[in-house]
Formats: sequence, C-alpha cells, structure tokens
Amino acid sequence: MKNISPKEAWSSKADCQTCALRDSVLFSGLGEKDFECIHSPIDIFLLPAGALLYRSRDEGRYLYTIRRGLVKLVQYLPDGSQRIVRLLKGTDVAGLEALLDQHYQHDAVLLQTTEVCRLPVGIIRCMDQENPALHRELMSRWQRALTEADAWLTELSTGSAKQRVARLLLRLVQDRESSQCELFSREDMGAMLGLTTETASRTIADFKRRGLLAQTASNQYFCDIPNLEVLAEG
Amino acid sequence: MKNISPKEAWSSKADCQTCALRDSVLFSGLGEKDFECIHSPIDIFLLPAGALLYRSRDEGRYLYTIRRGLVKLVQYLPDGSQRIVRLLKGTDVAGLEALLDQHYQHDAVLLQTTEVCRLPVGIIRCMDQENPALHRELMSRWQRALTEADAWLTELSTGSAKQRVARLLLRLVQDRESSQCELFSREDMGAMLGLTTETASRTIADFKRRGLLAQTASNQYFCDIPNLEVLAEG
DNA sequence: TACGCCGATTGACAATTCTCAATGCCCCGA
DNA sequence: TCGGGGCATTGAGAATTGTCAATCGGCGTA
Repeated sequence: MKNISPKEAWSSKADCQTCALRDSVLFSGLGEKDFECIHSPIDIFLLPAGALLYRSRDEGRYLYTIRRGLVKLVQYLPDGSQRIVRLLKGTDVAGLEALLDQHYQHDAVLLQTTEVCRLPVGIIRCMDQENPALHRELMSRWQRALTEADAWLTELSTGSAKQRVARLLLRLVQDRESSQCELFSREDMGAMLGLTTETASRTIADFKRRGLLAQTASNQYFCDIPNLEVLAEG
Repeated sequence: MKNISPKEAWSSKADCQTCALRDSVLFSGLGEKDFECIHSPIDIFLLPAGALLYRSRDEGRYLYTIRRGLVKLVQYLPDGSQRIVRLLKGTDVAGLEALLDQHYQHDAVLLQTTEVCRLPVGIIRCMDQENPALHRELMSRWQRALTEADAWLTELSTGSAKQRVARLLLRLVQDRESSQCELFSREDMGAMLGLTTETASRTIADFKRRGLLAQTASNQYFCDIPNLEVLAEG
C-alpha cells in the first residue's frame, strides 16, 4: 500500500466467515475449520482512485480480493510506454502470482474508489493444502485471467481503432443491466487498445457525433449497442 | 485428434514413471502411489505439422503435454480473421481449461512435427486431489501461460511493425544456445503480431536487406541480436 | 471572480500500414 | 522437363494512425 496517506485510506478488520461477499469470492467453498488458517484478522482497505495496490517487481506477499471498484494492471516497455493488460472488478482477485513466490508482474492502479481485502499468501497456502474447493477456485481464477488476456489479444489488439474502441465499449456494457457505462481517460483507453491518446480521443469524439455514444451524466454514457456491434465486426 | 490419417500419425503407450521428460513436466513431483490414478496407459502421439490437436469449443477431455515440437493456439474474430495468442513448445501443457470442465478456447494447431502425451482429465483430477506437488505445478503452468499472454500484449501488440517483428525474433532466439532460429510463415507472423501478412513480409525482407537476419539454411536464420534490440526498444 | 492546471479535442502534416494486384520463387507431381 | 500450387516479395495508391502543437473547457484554488 503505497502513496496513500492515512487520511485518504481507510482500513478495518474483516470477519471472513460472516462476509457478505463470501459466496462469490475465493473462500466460497470453505468450511469452519479451514478458517483456522487465519491466525490474525484480515485487513480491509478502502482506497481512492489513483492509489497503487502494488508495484511491478515488488515481492508478492498478499493476494487482494476486490470487493468493489476497478483496478488496472499495467506493464511497461523499456521505452517507458505503458500497456494496460487487464482490468479487475468486484469479486476478482489480484496478485495470484504471489502464491508462487513470485514478484508482482504489474503495477496495480485503482481507477475508482476501491475496497479490497488483503490476504497474506501464507493463509491461502495453508488453506490450499487442505481444501479441494479452494484449489478449484484458484484454478478457476487463473483460467479466468487467462481467458481475459486472450480476449484482449483478439478483441482489443486487432483491427482498426474504430473496431477496438467499439469492442471495448461493448465489453463495458455487457453483463450490465442498462446500456450505460463509465468511460476511462483517453490515455487509459489508448493503453488498453494499443493506440495513442489522440486516436482514442478522436474515435470517441467521432462516436459521440454519430450518436453511438450519448452522455447522460458526468462521465456516464449511453451506448448504441446494435450499431456498435456492426462497427466492431465490420 | 482430427484430420490425421493413420499413416500420418503415430501413437504408442507411455510409461510415465520411466519417462525421460518426467522431471520437467507435470508429473515431476509425484510419488509411486500417485501413479495409481493411471488405470490405463497414456497415449503418446507423433503428429505432423498442420495437424489439429483440438478445436475451439470442443469438449475438453484431455490435457496434452508437448514432448517436442511447436503448437499455436488460435482464436477467431467474427469476421473470420485469426489471431495467434500463444505458442507452446517442449514441456509446455496445452488445454488446461479442460481441468475446469470447460470447452477448449482455441484451435491448437501444430507448426512442426510434434510429439504429445494425451492425458485424460480424470487422471489429472485424481492425482490433484492427493498431491500438493501437482497442485503447485498446475498453478505454475497457469501462471506461465498468463505471463506469456501478458508479454504478447505488451511486447508483440504494441509499437510499430518493425518493433513487433524485432521483439518476436528476439523471443525466438532467447533461451537458445545460438542466435539461430526458424521463422514462421508470414501469415502466422502477422497473426501473432496483429499485422497483415504483407507488412510482416515487408518487415522481414527489410531486416534481411539490412543484415539483421541472415539465412543460414532452409528456413534457418541468424539474428543480429544487438541491433534487433536497438530496433525493438527504439 | 480570475487564474492555472489538466485532460479532451482538434488541426495539419508526416509516417506507417493496409489493400489489391502482380510477380517471383521453389518444390512437387505428371 | 514442364506445369501448377503455395508462399514470399514487391509495387502503387488509399486509408489509417501517429506526431506535434494549439485550443478548448471544466474545476479547484488563490
């Protein structure tokens, strides 16, 4: 937890057994005795947008369960340019590589106010030794990350700028009740799509003019899904 | 195993306990009693370049250990264009998603003559229940695939065509004794780098003219690593 | 309220990449 | 030896995207 002054971050202790999210997160399949691995309380942090959850190459001591909010995983090229390789949202897990005694492979930066549980790797390893459900859950998390990475390669890194932006927008509104979504900064969009900030901006501005995107509130946009789909595939 | 006529493919039965590769593959940490999960012999296949190991959306019944050779994992976009998202080589594992009862997520196509062990998921699940070393090995495999996918996003899908091709070449010669490597078809290179076949061809031809690549034998090329590195980062 | 900062947008032009087409090259079978 | 067939290469022009710079607009602070 870096660059966060005490008055910006807020933390408390979690009781995993009574957690409201327990059924949708890592500990969903655990029984009472599995919780014996938890010798000290687990910290919950509430962090503001812009905060850094962990930094690339840092020693991986914790996994993080995202309770709510949005996190970007960023990698850098030698020339300093950055690429966002994945987004994590509520119920996702960040820092799985820590389980393998590895250093973190990305910068994990919050895009929104985000609440996380910080899980020491020792606890997860302890539980993992005894509990098949956790094994399965972990494998499932890894596979989910991999599926996501592959989708970014095929959908978000292939085709014209218009296609990529359209596919990104469609991803943002899918599995969501309405056709509303919140947009990222143009710089982040560029880093997700392998485009420059200017191209991302021009494309979004063009979509707005064509009515494919309509602003409904501060940074809230309505997406014309059918026409975006035509663009995405064309 | 599809599209392979008997006279092209060759198969035999494996004895995993005496396998020459055992220390570098999935079963490295297993003891004698773990092999009790193997009720019937495991098939080894020798398959020619172009063969299809499995197809996207097929039910995932097997994992494959690549003993030697090279496999591409391909995904398709609605418009029919293809993207290669990963390469697997000796000691890598293909089809991990089968462990989670999922369908395969890619076409797995052989780029070279390839020898594989075909492991029924039931066997792996059986062993996984009892053996912590296999758990760890599986997690490690997933993490390796994820690291690879992220690297493709950051290194091979970002920057100019010259940079991407240079980075691909550097990947091909790294962790290899000499600076020699075998090139892919221009179409495959394009599908790995998010470029058209023509752009891949032009870039490779340009590298040859500039002496960054020198043909030493049929499809064997010598890479001028230092200058490629300059190009890759520039 | 005025100022300054930061991000979004836009313009103009250069550079890159795509598209479509033609040509060259190599290997294999008739 | 002579034709294909498949892949690599090359050309020419269009389209897209990057680059560099200026402008705009909102928002918080002095």
